[in-house]
Amino acid sequence: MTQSQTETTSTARDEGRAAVTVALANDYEVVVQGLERMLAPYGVRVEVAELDMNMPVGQPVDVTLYDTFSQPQVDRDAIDRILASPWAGKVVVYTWNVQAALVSTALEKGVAGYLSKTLSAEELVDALERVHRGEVVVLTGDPDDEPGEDDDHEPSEGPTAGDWPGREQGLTAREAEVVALITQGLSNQEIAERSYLSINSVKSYIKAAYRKMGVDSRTKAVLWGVEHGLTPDRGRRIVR
Amino acid sequence: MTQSQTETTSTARDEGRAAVTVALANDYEVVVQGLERMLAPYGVRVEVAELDMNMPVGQPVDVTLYDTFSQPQVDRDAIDRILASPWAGKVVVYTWNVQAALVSTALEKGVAGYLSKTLSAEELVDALERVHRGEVVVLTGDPDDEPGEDDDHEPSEGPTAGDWPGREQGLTAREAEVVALITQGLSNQEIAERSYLSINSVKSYIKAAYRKMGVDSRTKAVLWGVEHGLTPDRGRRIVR
DNA sequence: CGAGATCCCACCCCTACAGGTGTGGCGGGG
DNA sequence: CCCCGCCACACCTGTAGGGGTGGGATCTCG
Repeated sequence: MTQSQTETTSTARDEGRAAVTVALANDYEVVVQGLERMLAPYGVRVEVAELDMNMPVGQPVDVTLYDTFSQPQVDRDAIDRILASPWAGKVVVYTWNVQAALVSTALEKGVAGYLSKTLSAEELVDALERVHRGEVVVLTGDPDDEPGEDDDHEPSEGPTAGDWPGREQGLTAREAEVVALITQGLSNQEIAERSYLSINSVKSYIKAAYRKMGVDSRTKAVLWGVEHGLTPDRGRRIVR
Repeated sequence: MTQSQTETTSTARDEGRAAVTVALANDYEVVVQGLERMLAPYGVRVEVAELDMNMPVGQPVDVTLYDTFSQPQVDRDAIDRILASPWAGKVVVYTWNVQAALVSTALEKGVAGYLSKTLSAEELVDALERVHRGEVVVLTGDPDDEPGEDDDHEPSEGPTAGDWPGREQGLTAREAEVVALITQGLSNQEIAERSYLSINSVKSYIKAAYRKMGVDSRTKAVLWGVEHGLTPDRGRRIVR
């Protein structure tokens, strides 16, 4: 009943407006597939056109959603390449790393949206639509975000969790990200820099992850990562 | 001309005697294939029946040749399992590790041949035939081996080198073995114990290998190993 | 023949990096 | 309240790795 009401409401609100076409970008198939599943219930508003793993956008889309799981943050040039693509449309960053410095770097580079992974799926869809309409949207999950704007924060519908490799094996998102970066060959210090964590935090995550993985050395962790999909994928899946 | 003379000689000597059937055992396909190629010119004397990677012998053979590249030595129980197989026939060890302690352990366990990898292909074939005839053969490459026996040490024919993963990339056999053990997740100390080298030798090999591989950390070395076939294989190839 | 290269093997000194043990704070949810 | 996830810290030990050295055996070439 509530479900059908939601559909009706959405349809009424978006009457005569085409769905936003979105490309999903991240190096791990599990991640982009998790995003796809998250957005699926909102198909009339947001249409996933393709999933890009380690590949540039392959067709013109309205928005490219860049998930930063185990990826360079916006202070590195990966985002520049997406921004430079004539097909990527508006570029939106979807991330745990909501530090102000990263936000401002992103905006300076021309990123049109900087969204925290704490958003619900509906909030994410709202934001994508707003970006498509020409707004610059920053939602870091901070209650002070967008002061004086849109206070109807009723409980949102839809899951808040995407997916990530290692999840089935019990790793939290952050643990998995750290393990993925290990599996990419990075040292602890490099991981700290890449993920905007302190070296101590990295070590803590490693410790916790190793316990769950049942390994006691980095070498074994890399092998575990290779076997459990923690190595980056490469490819493109055209949905539309 | 010399070639045809050799053939004629071999045929005359082995008249009326079937070829020795041999299973080749090692965890790396490249290694057992290298052995297969090494023995191929001697097909009328030694017939390779199957290649076993991480698998028990699958059919009755006269001799099983166990190559110790990146494998447990005879002081571990891997050899016990081969010896216990009703199909393995006589078990021969082919190795760089010719320490007296290992030789005596092997013989105590019932190994019928302990052969150094410095032997030529022809010497290897000779040894396999002798084992098949019921002899216990130890050839460590020491000039004092088998005193007073068979002094016609004319230059042997056939290559002395088998094959190993990483060879194409410029790694020596020992370097490759150490890298393979790293890629199996072993620590330096564990590698030293497994390969009967000092910890210092292990480090030296690692240093030299890393230079050739273009890596500077164990993590990257493992990834290199995974990409270049240094992870153990699994399977059986029936030739006969 | 001697020199040089290569491989196997070993060693030393030192620094860098990884990892174990333990601690604590904050926010959210049950 | 407890639990979990995210985040951070301190202290300490263990492991890894860089630079350098040298010996023995074998092979190739001048």
